[in-house]
Amino acid sequence: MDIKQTYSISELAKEFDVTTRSIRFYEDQELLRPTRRGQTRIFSSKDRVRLKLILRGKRMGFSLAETKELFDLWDETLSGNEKQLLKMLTILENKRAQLEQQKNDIAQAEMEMDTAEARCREALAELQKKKKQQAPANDEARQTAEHK
Amino acid sequence: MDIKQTYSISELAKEFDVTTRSIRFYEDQELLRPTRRGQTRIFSSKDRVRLKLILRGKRMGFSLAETKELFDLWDETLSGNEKQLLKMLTILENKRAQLEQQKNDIAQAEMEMDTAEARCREALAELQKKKKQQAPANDEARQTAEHK
DNA sequence: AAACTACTTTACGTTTACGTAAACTTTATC
DNA sequence: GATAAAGTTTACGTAAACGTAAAGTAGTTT
Repeated sequence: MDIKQTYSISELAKEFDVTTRSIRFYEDQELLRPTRRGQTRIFSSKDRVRLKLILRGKRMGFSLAETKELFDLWDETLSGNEKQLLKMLTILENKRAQLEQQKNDIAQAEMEMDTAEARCREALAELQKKKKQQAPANDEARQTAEHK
Repeated sequence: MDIKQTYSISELAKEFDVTTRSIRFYEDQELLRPTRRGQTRIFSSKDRVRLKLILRGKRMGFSLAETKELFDLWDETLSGNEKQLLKMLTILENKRAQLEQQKNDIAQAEMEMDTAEARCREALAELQKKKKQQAPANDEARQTAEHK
């Protein structure tokens, strides 16, 4: 077997760089459902996947409530009737639209960063030019000073 | 002139589908800097651009504080010395890395949605098959009913 | 002039996503 | 068997991003 079957709370915390507090909070909000040995939580690899999804959701701007909704819906869907399945399909459509929006946003942001960077470099070039005019003999000294 | 030079708070609120409360809050947090005629706020087209950026930032999971930081930094940069310019360049690098991460996240999400959708469709096909076995003569009626 | 509409400030309330502290139990280690 | 290390519950605190109510002003329509 390549992957472990169970995980402790601190293992997961370390792997995904979150606090144990966060993980317990996610359980409290019913996004994770670890079993117990005594009091101690035992996380399955399914929980591990879910944690990964939670964090990705966060990076994509999803709230925990939204993520939970998706989890619940998917659970229902698996054991689901036709209505559930169709509902899931329309929800998937909506999410796809959201992703498209995000891709557009990112593309826009990238373009603006391109022009921002260009302006920065122009301004830097301007400064360099002025410096050279002021002290044209001091070229080497300046360049090494910049690299410290 | 194609674009208006100034905007009222409700104009912007309507255009971008946010509440006036939000806009005032953004001003309070110093992300927008409308001028005044008496008490009434007058927003410039620069403010309008900023509002657009704020909202895009939100969709991309940025906090208002992060966005404000970028605004401030950019303002400093424009009138900036060399140090500011270099700082901005490294920050741009970081943001690019963030965007890469987001693109990866989106690509992953899209793949998972593909498999999720496929499973849904399989499950649906299964259900259809069972239905046919139960009532094989009722085919036409079912298909039209589905399209309502 | 009265009423309506859009705008304003002040200020308290709410939700989300945890942080942090306190006090306790269980498990591993020397 | 003491002690540290990791885990637990309970509970109060907090920052962010507004919502919402109250009460007032400024212009404009009837």
